[in-house]
Amino acid sequence: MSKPTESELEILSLLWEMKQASVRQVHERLAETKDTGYTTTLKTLQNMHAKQMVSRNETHRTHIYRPATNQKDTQKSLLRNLVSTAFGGSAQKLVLQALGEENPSKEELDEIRAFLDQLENKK
Amino acid sequence: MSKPTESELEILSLLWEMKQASVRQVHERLAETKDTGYTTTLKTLQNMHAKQMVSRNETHRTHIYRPATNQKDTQKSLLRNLVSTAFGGSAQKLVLQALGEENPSKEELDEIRAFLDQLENKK
DNA sequence: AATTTAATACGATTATTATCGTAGATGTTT
DNA sequence: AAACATCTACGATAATAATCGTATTAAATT
Repeated sequence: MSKPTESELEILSLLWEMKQASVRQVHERLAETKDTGYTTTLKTLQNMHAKQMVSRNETHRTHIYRPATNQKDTQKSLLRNLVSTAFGGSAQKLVLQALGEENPSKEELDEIRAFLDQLENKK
Repeated sequence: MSKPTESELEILSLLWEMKQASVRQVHERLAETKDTGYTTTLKTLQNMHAKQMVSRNETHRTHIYRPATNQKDTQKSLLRNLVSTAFGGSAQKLVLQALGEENPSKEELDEIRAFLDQLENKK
């Protein structure tokens, strides 16, 4: 499972959210935030397909793409990479930094606390 | 402040840790984990200098490099980028995912709890 | 059925990143 | 002082990523 490039990740994220979509649908979402041509989106999806990063249904003329890589696994490997390259290997530092940034609501804080308790009980 | 490339980030991380170092010193550390030539490390540091990502002392023949970008700020922007591209904009999800990965010690858990409390009190 | 619209395929080009070799200068050792 | 080692500078190349134009085919519209 190869690491997605920046552009690929943008598209992959959309697909995770949309579950499945045509090139046109992906492109329309992408174009909301990025100035880019249709064929560029198409080509990127084709590349992703070649890398088996997405699957597609070709029974109709308009191909329908789906993510082939699990979101969690991809997130995990990206996080691992970031931790090792930017946080000196300390996931703890990343967590604290992210929390400091996020300005979480009371509910979110409680959710994290619950998760911490759960982690502790596992031991 | 431009986003460091993968290679640049590896070197930048070393510099954050070493505070300051010659090309040779950086290279030796880098070569522990990566098979790469000396001049490649040199060139990358020169590029980083051109981008003002590092500063250097040129008074002696052997230049001494220092990080010019703050570690926190760089981490912040990398995190922000990862959150938006891979976590659908939810820092909360990133935090939970990172926690799940990390298998933190009791001490680390407590540290996070303390930080959560502190965040809450700020409100 | 002719025209227009909308899709894929695919090559070409450009931009960016990574890697390295070589030249020349400056120290160091013998 | 000659030989050797160790720097930096810098251009060249290779590898990777991003973007787009054009051709062709299929569907929809008139």
